[in-house]
Amino acid sequence: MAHDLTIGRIAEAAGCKVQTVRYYEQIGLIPAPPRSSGNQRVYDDSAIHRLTFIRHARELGFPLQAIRDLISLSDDPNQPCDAADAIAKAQLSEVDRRIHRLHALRHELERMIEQCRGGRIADCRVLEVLSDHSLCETDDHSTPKER
Amino acid sequence: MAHDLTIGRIAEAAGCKVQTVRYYEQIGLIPAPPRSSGNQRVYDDSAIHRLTFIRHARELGFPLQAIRDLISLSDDPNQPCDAADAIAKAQLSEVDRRIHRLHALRHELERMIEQCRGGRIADCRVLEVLSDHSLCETDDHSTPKER
DNA sequence: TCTTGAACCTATAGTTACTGTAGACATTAC
DNA sequence: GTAATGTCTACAGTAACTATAGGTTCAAGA
Repeated sequence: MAHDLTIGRIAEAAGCKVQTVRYYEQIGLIPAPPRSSGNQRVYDDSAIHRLTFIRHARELGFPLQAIRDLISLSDDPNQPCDAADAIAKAQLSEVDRRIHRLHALRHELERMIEQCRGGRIADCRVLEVLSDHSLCETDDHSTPKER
Repeated sequence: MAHDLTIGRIAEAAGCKVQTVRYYEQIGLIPAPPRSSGNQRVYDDSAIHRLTFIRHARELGFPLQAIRDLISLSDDPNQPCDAADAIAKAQLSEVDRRIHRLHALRHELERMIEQCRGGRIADCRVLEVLSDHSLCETDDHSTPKER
């Protein structure tokens, strides 16, 4: 009987939109909660926990399918955790690639901003830099699939 | 004169799918090229250049709208480059936020993978870590809108 | 107590940035 | 010359939301 958690409350707690919560319910990522007499969803704290888990994983780039897998693993905690481990490892190398590329971009963005100061487009390197292939060669070419 | 660049060639050169190129043409991000006698698109090197530009910007997280803006700026190089500068700056802070978060995640993923070795889900911290709010507090709470 | 405004409900359509499929025509390689 | 591969259009599908319409419920103030 904590406090009555409405969908708005848990959405706010997890930092997402109300519709997103309903969407997650619809696709079976969170269980359908009981309803009040007036047909409104009533949650408990575990819902916040799960929703926060999902939002964190999402913000960090896990696709919903990976999250779904992790959740189903956590619902059955007697398995060996090779599967969770594999998901985490795959995610780690993806994260490394992103960090690498983002650092390269950061560098270029700073350079651009410096050089732009007061100039004209013609003198500005923003656009060149983005056409520059050197950004690629530092990194994978094997995985054109990104995000 | 150059070589006849088919859509397949430029897609390959830029590291994207053929359909993606047609899609960019359809939404007006790249100009419609001339056609061969058999109605197939024939490109020149500038198309590779523009397409590469777009792909780089996309891979680095620029939304198509920002790219569209940058392109239209570059087509008119006598303007002051405040606008390109503003786009770059906005992107920079976004990039910083992402890098920050990804580093936090990287750390946690490594910890998870360590702790997982040979264990069971019940002893594994992958799932806890992803529910952990401490990842948030290091970073923005003001911009729930992400990617 | 009544009322009004915010929050909730369902259902459906729209968004971004692609990706895939079908069925037909073109090109290239043997 | 024919078979494989590439390209064409048009349209449907995907992920992960986000917005809208039209209605109901709830909480707070007059």
